[in-house]
Amino acid sequence: MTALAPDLSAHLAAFRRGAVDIVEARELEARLAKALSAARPLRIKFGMDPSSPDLHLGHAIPLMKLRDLQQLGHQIVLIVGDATAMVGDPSGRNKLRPVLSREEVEHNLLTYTEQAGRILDMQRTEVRRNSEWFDRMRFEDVLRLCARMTVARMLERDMFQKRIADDEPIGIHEFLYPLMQGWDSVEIRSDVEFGGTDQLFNLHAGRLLQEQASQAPQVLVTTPLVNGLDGRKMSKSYGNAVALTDPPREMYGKVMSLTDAAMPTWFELLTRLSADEIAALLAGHPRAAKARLAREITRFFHGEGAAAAAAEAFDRQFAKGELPADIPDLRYGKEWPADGVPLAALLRDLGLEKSSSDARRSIEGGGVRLDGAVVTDTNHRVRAPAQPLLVQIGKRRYARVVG
RNA sequence: GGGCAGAUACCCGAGUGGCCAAAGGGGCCAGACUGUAAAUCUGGUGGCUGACGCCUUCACAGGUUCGAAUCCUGUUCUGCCCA
Repeated sequence: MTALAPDLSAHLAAFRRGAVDIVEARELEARLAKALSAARPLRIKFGMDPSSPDLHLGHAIPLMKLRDLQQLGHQIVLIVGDATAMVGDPSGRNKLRPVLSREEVEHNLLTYTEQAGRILDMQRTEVRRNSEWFDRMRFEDVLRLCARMTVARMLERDMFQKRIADDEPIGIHEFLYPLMQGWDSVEIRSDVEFGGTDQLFNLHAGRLLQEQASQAPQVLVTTPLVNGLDGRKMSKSYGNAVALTDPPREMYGKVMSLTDAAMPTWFELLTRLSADEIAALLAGHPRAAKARLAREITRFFHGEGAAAAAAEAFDRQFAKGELPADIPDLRYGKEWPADGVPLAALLRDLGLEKSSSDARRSIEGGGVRLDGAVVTDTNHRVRAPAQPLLVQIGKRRYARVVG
């Protein structure tokens, strides 16, 4: 166990950076002071939903804060919501999630902890599954838990209000979700819980239940829901997310396509540059600032070498308009007919387009180039190439057909 | 338990017997302009086909009709009201 850093203000700063809200800030200070004098690290809880295996930068925000705190000596407790996931958490507004099997949860748990390990030191992180206690509960215990919350309070939530207004369904089991999350806090005796701003209610449930269990109520720290590349909430299903597992080039490129308005937030939350450095960057040309942002983020996940290479490749391809350095070779899997293959069919068969109709649309839209020349005839016959044939679709898809 | 309303393509949503592969918007793809930014403009957006065209879609299963997303019956799901 690492000793707690002695400087109270360092702890406070780490808690505050990028936090939207701290409930209650005074409680936090008091607890920190106590923790420091007793040399007892705070137990900081963070919940993960094992229903989606891939983490993106939205998840990285709280994880990076947790990392800072971990380095200051605090104990991170990662809660795996396997019990909640087995119930099927429908909090995505109007869609019931498919109920996950044990195997899926186990699998997601592995990928999640692996990916979280790119940010946190998992050796020093306590990972707990909430099935540990929920599987032990009897119906009687569940009822007791339910009795601690009122319907009126539950319905105050914006999300429910909105659903009621929209005549959308609300399942009774959804009322259980915050109670379960809150009970997790009781079980692990958390001092602080982190969550996105959308989690505020669930976080409060922890305070409520802890008080009733005669524990000091946990401090709540909310972090912003970072928007995706297009300004909407970052979500894999919107296709606007930067995954932690994205390779360096892709990660760099995605950040470069970020909307300017999001830069200040991203700098603050996803880099550890100082406020002064950030202000200076933002005062300059937005493109330069964004390049730095992309560089910082890529470096964090992939290291300096990969980040530098990604930046170089990006500039070559997009700033200078040159071809990317490493274009994948593709082989047409079938026998080449003597009179060639229609272009649309070729693109589909190479896996560059998902259907020949799609390919046709790209071609007709003027987005397809062969050896640099735009081809708009969908039936253009491509013969077995003697030299590798350069295929370009749009700005991003490149391939060399080698035979 | 009773009454009423609804289920449309990735999302929202129009369509109430043929002109519907289905308006419009969002998203997405491609093009112009750029800083792979924003804003704007243009085209496209079920599948197959060189093409004429063919095939599959409007919750599910049947039925009426020359013809159904549209009418009828049943089923499932959802909301509202009453009890």
